[in-house]
Amino acid sequence: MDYIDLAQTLECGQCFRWDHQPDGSYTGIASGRTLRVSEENLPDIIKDPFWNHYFDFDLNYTNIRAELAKKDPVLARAAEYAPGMRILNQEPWEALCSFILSQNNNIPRIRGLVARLCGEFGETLEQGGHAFPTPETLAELTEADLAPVRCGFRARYLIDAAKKVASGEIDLEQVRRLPLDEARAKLMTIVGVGPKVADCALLYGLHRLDAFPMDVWMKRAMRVLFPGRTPDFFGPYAGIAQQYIFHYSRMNPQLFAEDEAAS
DNA sequence: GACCAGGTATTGC
DNA sequence: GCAATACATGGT
Repeated sequence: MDYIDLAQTLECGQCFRWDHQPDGSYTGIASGRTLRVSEENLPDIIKDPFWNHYFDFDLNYTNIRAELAKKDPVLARAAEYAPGMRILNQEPWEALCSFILSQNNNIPRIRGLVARLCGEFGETLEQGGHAFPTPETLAELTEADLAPVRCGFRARYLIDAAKKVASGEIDLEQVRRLPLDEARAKLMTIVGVGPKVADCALLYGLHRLDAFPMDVWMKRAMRVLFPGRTPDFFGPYAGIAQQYIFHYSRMNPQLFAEDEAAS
């Protein structure tokens, strides 16, 4: 059976609500469900249809890696660096908000912002912890209400996103089915959502595997590792290729030492 | 204290 | 169009 590596999947920068426990397991919350997952209990976990889908067991990554590997030897190396990485099926609204909060920010702090947002405004769960707050809840808030989250200038972006989603002006499930450029354009009507955040919401929230978020790491990786290439070179699974390349680049910054000096 | 962080909006040419 | 700059906050 096609497998998953939890560390590669949960710590590759696509999600912000999973905590690595001392015993090696991960605890997290998705769609209001809490979970403790480890390599040991994973076979049981994925018998549950919700988690099976969440961890993307509908898709055969072995085949996709093989297809991507044929396109370029460097991509093949990046894919083999994290062969157990998968693109989660996160809640679309949560992914959108998470990546709005990600801008001009670092991953540890993004995790803190998301945790405080949930703690302050998310429904308290019976099993402990908090769900991600709904768009309806956030739409009622002011920037001052969001002060405890300490997300700075991103507060008004979050509120604008909440208003557009809660009102139905943006229907994320409808966006999921649009052609890629139309989907991006729709998301970019939200204040504070540019091309990169839109692509992250599409790839990580709406499971649009053709979306290819271009952050500073990816721009550098494309320049150095794939000169002359554009995202469409990677084909319909460009988003998965992006995630292999992103992770590979972050784990191997020495690849770009010369490029840094040059630029 | 400067500099940076999975960017974006705004401004000026 | 495209380059420069501000933007809140916290860590190094």
